[in-house]
Formats: sequence, structure tokens, C-alpha cells
Amino acid sequence: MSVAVSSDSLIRPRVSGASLKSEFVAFKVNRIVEAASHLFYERGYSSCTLDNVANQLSVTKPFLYSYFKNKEAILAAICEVGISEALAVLEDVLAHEHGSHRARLAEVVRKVGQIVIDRQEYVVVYQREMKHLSADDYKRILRLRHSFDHQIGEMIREGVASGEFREDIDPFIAVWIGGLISWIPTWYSSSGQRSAEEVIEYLVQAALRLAGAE
Amino acid sequence: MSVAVSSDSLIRPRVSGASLKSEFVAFKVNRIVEAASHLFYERGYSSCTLDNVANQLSVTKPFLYSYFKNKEAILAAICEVGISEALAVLEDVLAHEHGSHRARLAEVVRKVGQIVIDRQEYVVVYQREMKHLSADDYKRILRLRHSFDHQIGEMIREGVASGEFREDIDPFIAVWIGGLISWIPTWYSSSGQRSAEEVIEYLVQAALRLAGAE
DNA sequence: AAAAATATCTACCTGCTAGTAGTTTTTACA
DNA sequence: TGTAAAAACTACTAGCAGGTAGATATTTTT
Repeated sequence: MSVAVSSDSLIRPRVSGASLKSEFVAFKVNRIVEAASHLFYERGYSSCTLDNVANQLSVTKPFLYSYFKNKEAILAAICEVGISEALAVLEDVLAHEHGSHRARLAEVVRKVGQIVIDRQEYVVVYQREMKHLSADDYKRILRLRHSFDHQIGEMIREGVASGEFREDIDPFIAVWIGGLISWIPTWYSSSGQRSAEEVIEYLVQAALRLAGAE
Repeated sequence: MSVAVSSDSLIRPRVSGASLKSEFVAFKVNRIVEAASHLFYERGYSSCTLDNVANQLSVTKPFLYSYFKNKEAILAAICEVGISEALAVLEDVLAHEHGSHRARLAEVVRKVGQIVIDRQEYVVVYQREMKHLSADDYKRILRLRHSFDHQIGEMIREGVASGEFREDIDPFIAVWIGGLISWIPTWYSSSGQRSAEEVIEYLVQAALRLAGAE
């Protein structure tokens, strides 16, 4: 799901060519999701009204209802970004990084850490507000999270089996790495002037040290 | 602030003796705070109604208003427990543990970790819902948090200065230890069948390893 | 045991918010 | 440029939730 947008207007651009209509719909959906994630991040899902979201975009409430079934559907879209992008990055690293287990661990922490920082507001909203999803959306999002956790756990177990990681850290380290997704935003924002690169490199070193794989 | 209560009724016990009235008031205040923290923890502050809280206690809404000024005041009481107990434990350890710096670090992680697990619901609500406090309450609670962070930072700096801790981990480790307060509840509940003791002992070892003070 | 004081409840108000019906504006196309 | 279709808006409803006034029940005191 692409979310980054560059224009700052919802006025339909005068473009020629076929099939740009669905693109423009997606563009507006993304603008809504982006604005909502920002507001939900700052004030919380239950404290934000749809009028708040509409105002932020200089549109009206019924506008939102022509792109989303209800308020909860907007939250579901945010949560989906929050977990699915991290999952996609994880799977990409696991599919393409074929070095040592410690190299794989470092790359996972680096790439997942980066996406969590890039999509900080989505990730935090996903964590904090997931409980307000409908039963169906909740199950769908939870499956993605379980897939994420499972693949992290497998990676760690393989490293332990190979002898590269200390035996006694399994399975806590798996929880720890999974915990990055919960923890980075708090940490990153509370560590003041540090750049994302500094924070991530520290996390990579910390993960290796915890795994006994320096 | 004492919060643990044993009775399961709000009916005034038939006790004799002077000055038990204020004790009974405190007892009821604690019951309200306890019930509210549980509901806020599970469903979120903004999604919980005062009727929910009252029902949980088998009383009515005006009952709550005779002990608290408004809904936000209940949240403030919860937040105060969430941070002030951790702060008290920290200060107690720092005042009485005079061994090596690594012994102090281990004891801080152990004792603060224990209180965070014991008061899990309060701590989580404090973190997640603090932004809904009034400006005055927010400032008051934030001061406690800053005091906590500051003392953790000092402890780490002293350990680094003494040579017991690795130089390059300062000041990230300070954020990490402070982050325990954010992180333990998620971790503890997602680590399945593990006992509080196991989780805490792992945290102590992890903190020492991160500090380079094993 | 009656009166005073305290504690709790019933019943209500007011403002807000998710969601909708139907009208108006804008766009696409001939 | 005129007409149909699509997009967006104005104006509304229904229900809920924080907060309160005044009545009732309970406890304490004399």
C-alpha cells in the first residue's frame, strides 16, 4: 500500500490519459489515511472525531464516507500499513540476505527498524488502537502480526541451532526483536537529537550483543 | 498511595474506633481507582464511560462524583500510581544499595521491573493515556517521570565514569532502562507462560550485558 | 428515639458525534 | 455548449456520555 503523497491538495489534477481515475481515488484514500493516522497518533482514535479528520483535509464528513464504510474502516487501513509494511520488509530481507545468521539478524533489525521509524505514526496507532477494530479486521491484522513474530522466531532458532547465537537467549531474543516494533517509536522520540541512523545502528549492535553474536 | 484492597464490597464495615472514617473514604477512592484502571487498561480511557466504572463497582455515577471532581481526576490518580511507585522503588534502591555499580544496576532493574509487573495496568494506562490529563496534572506527572529518567541517567553516568560500564553505551542504556517502564508489560504478557521472576532475571542479565558489565 | 448530618441514588439536561438523506456543484463527454 | 453522471456538500437525526439538581436512604449524635 502506497501512502506517501506529494501534492497538498485534494483537487483533482488536470491529467489526460486513461485509468487515472482509480489512481486518483487511491490518492484520495491515501490522503485520508495519512491525515487520520496523524490525528489518531496525537490524540487517540476514540478522542478524534471524523469532523477533525475532515477539517484537517478541508473537506466534509460525508466525503470520508464515500471512501470508507465507517470510522473503524479508516483505523483498519492504518493498522494494515502499520504491520504489513514491516512484514514485507522482513520477508524481503529473509528472502535475499543469505550471509551468516548474524548478518541476517543485523539486516532484519536495520531494515525493520528503518520502516518502523519511517512509518512511526502508523505503527504506534496500530499498536495502541488495534483493540478498537471490528472482529474481522482484528483477526486479519493479528494474522499478519503472528506471521511476523513466527518468522522472527524461526530466524533466531536457526541462528541458535547453527551455533552462531548463544543457546540461552532463545526464545527471549525473539520477543525482544519483535518488541522493536513496539519500542522504537517511544525510544526514538525520547532520545532527543539522535538521527534515525544512530538509533538503528545502536539497535543492531544491541541485538547482536544480546544474541551473543558480536 | 495504597491501592491493594482485600474486601469485595463497598458497604461500610462495622468498625469501632476513631478516625476510621477517613480510612474508609480512602478505601472507596482506591476501589474506584482500581476498577477504573482495569477498565481503562482493557478498553482505553476515552472509550470507557463513567457508567462502566460505576457498574463495575455496583454503584451509580454520582457516587464517583462525590469522590472525584471529574473523569480526568480518576485518570490522574491512576497515572500517579503508575509513575510514583516506580520512582519510589528506584529512589529506595539508590539510597540503600551501596555495592558496585553493576550491583546497583541489577537491583534497580530487578526492583523496578517487579513493580512494573505488579502494577502493570496502572503503568500501561499511565503511558497510553497521559495525554488526556489536564495541563496541571500533566505537568505534575511529567515532573515525576523526569525525575525518574534523571536518576537513571545519573546512575549510568557514574558507572561509566567508574569504568565498570562500557563508555560507548552511554547514554543509550539510560533510555533503555527508562524504556523498561514502557516495554515490560507488552513483553511480559506476550512471553506466554513465563513467570515474572524469569522475565525479570532475563532483563537483569540483558541490562548488564548491554552495559558491558557482566 | 428523634433530629441532624452524611452518603447515595433517581432522573434529568446539554452538547457532542457517528452516520445519513437528499440537494447542489463539478466533471466528462458528445 | 448542453446533458448525464459522478463527486461533494448542507442539513439533519438518534443515541450516547459527562455532568448536575434535588430526592431518598443511611448513619451519627443528642
